[in-house]
Amino acid sequence: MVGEIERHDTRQSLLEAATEVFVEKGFSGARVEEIARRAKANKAMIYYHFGSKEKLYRAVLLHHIGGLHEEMARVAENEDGPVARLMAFYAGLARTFQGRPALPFIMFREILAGGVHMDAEVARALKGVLDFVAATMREGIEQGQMRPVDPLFVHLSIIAPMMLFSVGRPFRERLLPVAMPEGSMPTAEGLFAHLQDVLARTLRPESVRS
Amino acid sequence: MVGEIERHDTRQSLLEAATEVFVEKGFSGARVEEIARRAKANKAMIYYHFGSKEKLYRAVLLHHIGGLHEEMARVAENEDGPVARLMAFYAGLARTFQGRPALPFIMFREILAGGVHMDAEVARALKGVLDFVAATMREGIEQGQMRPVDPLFVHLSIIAPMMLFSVGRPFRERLLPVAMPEGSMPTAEGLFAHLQDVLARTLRPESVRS
Amino acid sequence: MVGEIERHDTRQSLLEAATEVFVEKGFSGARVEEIARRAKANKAMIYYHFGSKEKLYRAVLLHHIGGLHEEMARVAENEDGPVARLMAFYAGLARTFQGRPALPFIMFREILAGGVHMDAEVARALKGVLDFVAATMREGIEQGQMRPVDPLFVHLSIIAPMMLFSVGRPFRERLLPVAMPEGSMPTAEGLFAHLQDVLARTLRPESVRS
Amino acid sequence: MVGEIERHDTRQSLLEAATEVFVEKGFSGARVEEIARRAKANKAMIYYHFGSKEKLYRAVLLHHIGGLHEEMARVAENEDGPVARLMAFYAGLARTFQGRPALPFIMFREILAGGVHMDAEVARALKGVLDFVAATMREGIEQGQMRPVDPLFVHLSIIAPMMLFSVGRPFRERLLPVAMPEGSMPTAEGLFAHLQDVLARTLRPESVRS
DNA sequence: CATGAATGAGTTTTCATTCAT
DNA sequence: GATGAATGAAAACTCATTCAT
Repeated sequence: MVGEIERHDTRQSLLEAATEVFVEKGFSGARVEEIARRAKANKAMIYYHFGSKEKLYRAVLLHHIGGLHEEMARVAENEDGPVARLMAFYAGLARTFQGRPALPFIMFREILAGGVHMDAEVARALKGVLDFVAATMREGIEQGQMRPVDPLFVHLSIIAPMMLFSVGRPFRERLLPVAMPEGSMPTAEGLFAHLQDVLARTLRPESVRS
Repeated sequence: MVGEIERHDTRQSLLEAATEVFVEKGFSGARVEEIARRAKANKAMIYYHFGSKEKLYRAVLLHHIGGLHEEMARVAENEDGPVARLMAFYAGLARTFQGRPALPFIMFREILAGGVHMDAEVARALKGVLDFVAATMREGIEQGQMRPVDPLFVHLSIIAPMMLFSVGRPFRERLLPVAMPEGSMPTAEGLFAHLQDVLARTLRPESVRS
Repeated sequence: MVGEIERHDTRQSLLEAATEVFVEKGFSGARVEEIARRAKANKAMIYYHFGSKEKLYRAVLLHHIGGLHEEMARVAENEDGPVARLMAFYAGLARTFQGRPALPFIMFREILAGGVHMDAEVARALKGVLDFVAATMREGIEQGQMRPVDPLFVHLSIIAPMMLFSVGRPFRERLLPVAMPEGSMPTAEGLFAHLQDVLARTLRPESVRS
Repeated sequence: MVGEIERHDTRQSLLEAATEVFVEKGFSGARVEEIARRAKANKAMIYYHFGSKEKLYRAVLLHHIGGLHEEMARVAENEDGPVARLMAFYAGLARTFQGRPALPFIMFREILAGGVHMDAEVARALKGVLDFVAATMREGIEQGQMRPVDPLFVHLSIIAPMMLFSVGRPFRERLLPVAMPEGSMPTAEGLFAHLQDVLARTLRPESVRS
């Protein structure tokens, strides 16, 4: 999805600029003219290459969410056992968020908009993520390696903090400078370690203790 | 903050209509004309009472976030011990999110926008929330009733899933009908119970086990 | 016209504030709301007392231009001879401009607008001024004390510089500080002395020399 | 400044239409929509080419006042002696006012507004005019060909009547038809001849008489 | 493919005026 | 008389989209 051989052509620049602007301003806040300007392209090129502002937005969506779950599942597939697989899956997701910071913004904005811009392909990709978690947990629970907890809740417990942390950087930098002056700025890695710990504690079967 | 004796009818209706529309469409997606229509008021009244679309938005922000942490802290204050106090605090927050579903939308939108619309007053209210958590945890840790974990991470682990769940309803309803047709639609209460459990496991001092 | 016993009532304050604002901004640039604010009165009072923005403007016009030429003519009437009478007339005008700086602004604005706001009464007042000059000059010419020159031109030669100088103060103060830093800021008195001199030279019959 | 080879049709038409409308109605009385209509252009073109109503107004100012004093000075430069040069200068100005009747309107309006719309460039152009007069008079006085009088006063004595006469046409036509029915409608040429005479009398050194 | 200009339907904002009390 | 709120029509300005070259 991202790793294509990027000839730095107009279409590509537009996609990148559009990602930036949509991330910063959202769909209705974004201005076609600004996207063109940032891409150093002519406004009309957007219509030539994508047809409309909306289609450009969908292209950005697809570009970022498109192959997501295949990528994640591939990362996890050769781990041993459901617990390790789940951990690896989320580790992959964490890495993806690090490497592509636009992703959580785009997903949040889409969620807030109620998913109105998502076409079948993107929806399928997202559902794939949840399905993977659900399937892996079913397996883990059956094998007695996980407590039976709702996979959606588990997923939310991991993914929501990660995304919010990632997306909240500008917000924190603007509003918390006074809040935490001792310097120990929290990091995404720190958060993920914490979440891994929480996940382990959440899934650990009680029986183990007795 | 919300429940005041409402006498200024128009102003109040505008604030309510604005909340609705900003929640549904975001700042730039919202139409001043629609807000007026829903409030059954004249468009110009928005300018008479608030000055501009932007100032109206800020008024909405203040209206919803303004007294938030005092409200929460009050709820928690007569609980016994830091752990119970923290639980009560988040329970209060959960209840607030239930009773005022606009709140998480508004907060998310603001976070995504990098907090550009927040004035000092609103920022202070938000910081108050974090400060309460940090102070309570410091106490709990000192008294040996909590493991030493980063309060921001703890806070994120609770609040992010709650908010995302709440905000994600339209999204889920649009995209997951196929995903979970077996009926067991997850509820906010279910999620909060799960998070409480997770929080307990997260904070429980290790020493207990030995 | 101005010298009524001024009970500082609302109507009066409105008239004064209106004069100020119309002078500064012109008719269409003036805001009813600003006039009310400066008069420390309620906007609706303008409609109660004057009926409309336009009628308020006309009231201002009448208030300032209304009795003008009677005032001037009275000043001049007991001078001896047409030349002295003309001089006295313009001296009176100069004094009026000094004492009521709004007047030249209002007249200029009205001239620029083509006189669209002038009703019969105001028009008559203005015509009275010209008539006085013409009559006086006719007399002076007949008596051989003045050269035969067009009274409109004479009038323009005196009144235009005076008015422009008066009206131009804000303009000069904004744009000429660099132009004349040597301090010798020109004064209205200086200008009038100059114009008197010019007028004398203009009217002086040639025959005198031979 | 005006006579360039006009290729940018729309921009140019807008400038011309704007001149007309601003002259007739003033800045706040002018309607963007009317300007567009007269220019047979789309309203949005004003914003495309100029950015705002105010910037359009400034463009009009610059367009008309911009190169003014260079133009005048050029006209005067090959006259012989300061007196002739000054006369030629004002004759040029008189011709300019005839040929571009919008100019005195625009200048008056700007003066009344206190010069708030003038940017450095336009201000410099205006100052250039005064500087030329002052320099020429300094020379004339030194050479004993002129009486020592304040150049600002001299300038006002010429320019104010000319401008007021020019600007006052609609006013006169509306209000003086009763005043001077004998037909001898005064002309700009007549006025200028009168002013030239006045100027000569004003500047003529006294010594000549003895 | 690329560009600068153009378009039309909005969208926000303003403002004189009126109303209820 | 006086006030704060309300109104409707218009004004300035915006923006996605299209066009001619």
